[in-house]
Amino acid sequence: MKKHKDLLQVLKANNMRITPARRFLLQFILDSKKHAGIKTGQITLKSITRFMEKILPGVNRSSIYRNIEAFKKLDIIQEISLPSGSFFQYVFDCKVHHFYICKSCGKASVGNEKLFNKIEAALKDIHGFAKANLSIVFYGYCSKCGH
Amino acid sequence: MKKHKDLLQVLKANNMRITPARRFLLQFILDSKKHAGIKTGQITLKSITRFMEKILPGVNRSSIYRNIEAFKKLDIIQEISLPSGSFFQYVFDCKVHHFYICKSCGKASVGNEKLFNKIEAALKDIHGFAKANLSIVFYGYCSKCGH
DNA sequence: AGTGCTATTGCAAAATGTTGCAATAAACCC
DNA sequence: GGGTTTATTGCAACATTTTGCAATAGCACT
Ligand SMILES: [Mn+2]
Ligand SMILES: [Mn+2]
Ligand SMILES: [Zn+2]
Ligand SMILES: [Zn+2]
Repeated sequence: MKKHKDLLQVLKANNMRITPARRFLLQFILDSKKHAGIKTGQITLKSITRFMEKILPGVNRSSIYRNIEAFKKLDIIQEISLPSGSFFQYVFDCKVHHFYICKSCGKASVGNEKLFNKIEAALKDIHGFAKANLSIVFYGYCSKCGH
Repeated sequence: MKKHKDLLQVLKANNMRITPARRFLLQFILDSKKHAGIKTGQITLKSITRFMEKILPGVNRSSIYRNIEAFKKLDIIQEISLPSGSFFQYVFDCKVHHFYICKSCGKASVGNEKLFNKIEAALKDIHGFAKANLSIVFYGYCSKCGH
């Protein structure tokens, strides 16, 4: 798990300036597990905006959006998109993510870890996909709704 | 592959009225493979809007959005969401979808069918996920960008 | 065909995202 | 600290999406 300082270095290494908005956004991302009301590792745009407007009153919405995009490009966070909306994850968590979304009832559940590891290995073999930070989203029908 | 008539029955069975906007939207979904400029089975919001405004001049945008949502709920179409945007698929196509999204370069590619079938089988065993209309999105690093 | 019920639409306002540009301020050198 | 460079911000205009509500129209029943 990287520290705040390390991430600031990532910015510098990419010719990006360290502004208050970016400091706080990094802090929020790193602390996201501690915040109440946020599912482990899942950062929503709403939660970011709430935090930023509180800690930096008057911050412009476009700056928030642009910094989120910038952090995505730097691979500090990744965006996971689901039909119900999207959220962000801190990439250096190195936590694998593996969702099942039922197309009928919409229920999202976390997958079986053993199966995930198998798929991960097969993916690397066949497609050359690197193992780190792989995320998978399955869309199907759960046993309750299944055809 | 269902026909237009069958889908109208789906609407009726769900206490929904058959309006011109819905007729045409259904038609567009069923015909989407024939339309030029649309990748097989991938219907975008833009393509829907273009079609609807042409065939039903003056149709309100909110009606288009609401009917798309309604058809999703009826499971006539499904929305596939990627960080770069989302698109819709006609569910009764029963075509499986299987994407690789590189988190670094953003490239999306279609997966190996054999591997997909294996995963599909395993998913059914372990999670009770039904085989029909399964879609998978993998987020990782391609061999070019991989760590 | 006419009537009643209510799902659907259009409309207007609000909310949410995006973009070009000029003012600002972070970073670096002296 | 003062001066220079230019990445970043705020702002305003625009585009897209969502929402409440009143008018409309699909449909069932006579
Ligand atoms: Mn949506
Ligand atoms: Mn976006
Ligand atoms: Zn379900
Ligand atoms: Zn790549």
